Amino acid sequence: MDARNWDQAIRKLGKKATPQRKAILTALSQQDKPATVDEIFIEVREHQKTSLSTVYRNLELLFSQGLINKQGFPGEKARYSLKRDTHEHTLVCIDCRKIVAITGCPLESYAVEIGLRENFVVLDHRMEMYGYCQKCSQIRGRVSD
Amino acid sequence: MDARNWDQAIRKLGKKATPQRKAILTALSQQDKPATVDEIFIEVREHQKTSLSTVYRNLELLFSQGLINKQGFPGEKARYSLKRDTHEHTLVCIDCRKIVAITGCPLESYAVEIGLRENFVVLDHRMEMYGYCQKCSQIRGRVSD
DNA sequence: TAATAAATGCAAATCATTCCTATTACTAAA
DNA sequence: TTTAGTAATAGGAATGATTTGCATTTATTA
Ligand SMILES: [Mn+2]
Ligand SMILES: [Mn+2]
Ligand SMILES: [Zn+2]
Ligand SMILES: [Zn+2]
Repeated sequence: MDARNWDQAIRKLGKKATPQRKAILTALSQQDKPATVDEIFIEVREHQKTSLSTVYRNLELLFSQGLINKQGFPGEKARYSLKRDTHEHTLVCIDCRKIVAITGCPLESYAVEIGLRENFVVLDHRMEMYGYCQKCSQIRGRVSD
Repeated sequence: MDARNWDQAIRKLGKKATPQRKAILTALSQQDKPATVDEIFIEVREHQKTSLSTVYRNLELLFSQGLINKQGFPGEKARYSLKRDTHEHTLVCIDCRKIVAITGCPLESYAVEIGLRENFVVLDHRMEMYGYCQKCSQIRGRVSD
């Protein structure tokens, strides 16, 4: 999705293409990793007058419309990122919170299969894996316990 | 882990085996799916005087000590479950919210594979599929575009 | 340009979770 | 068994992210 097309993308949802919305999408497109609401707010505010609640409202809107991802651990701030062409799964380090995107979906054929078996029209799915990144697993070593 | 052994399990952590802690583990062992803190609180309170903060503190303790799982997407309440050998995936109807448990995990070998490929120690994962249950897909028919 | 519904900004409200502190009760030692 | 010492609890207040209500502004469409 190209920056010049945010206007169109928003209208396609049947929503108004406000400068705030376009700025939010632009800010997201500049992030190289999922960002918190206040990080996004700070970036947007540099280019466009806005309020924190507007950022919250629109991130939630864009998420519910499927344009962006929302992820994070319970009790932690949510993180948002632009949805790239393919849907994305992640590996998350439970120590340092590093996130690694998994390329390729291991569930495509399974989604069809389980849909047939359980009489469900499966439209989407969500999957994340948790563990330790290389660095954190080295730091911990076999120390703990 | 057997219910009668909670006492020992807690002591093994170097912690005091209080009735509250034992009751929390018992409550978790009775849940068939990950439960929120207040669900656990309500159950525990039926058998043992306790406070919400005690439940919070101990769930966090048990989680950090590796006896239980903690999961949940941001914005949702955290959910805790006893660590068991198997875990569970679900199909969720986005219309009526019906939930169907999927038996069997389609990601077991993939978890190992991706861990090796990405240098991650993969410990756990979460996966849910979304769509329409049979009833709701019939009601909607092919209406939605 | 005018009509109108949608969106914004700001403040106040919510809600899960954490923190504080006086009191209680496990535990290990005597 | 009693006791001292310390960890844990109860309950209430505090916190911090997210949400909501409402008056005002703005994008859209004709
Ligand atoms: Mn910038
Ligand atoms: Mn019960
Ligand atoms: Zn890490
Ligand atoms: Zn349904």
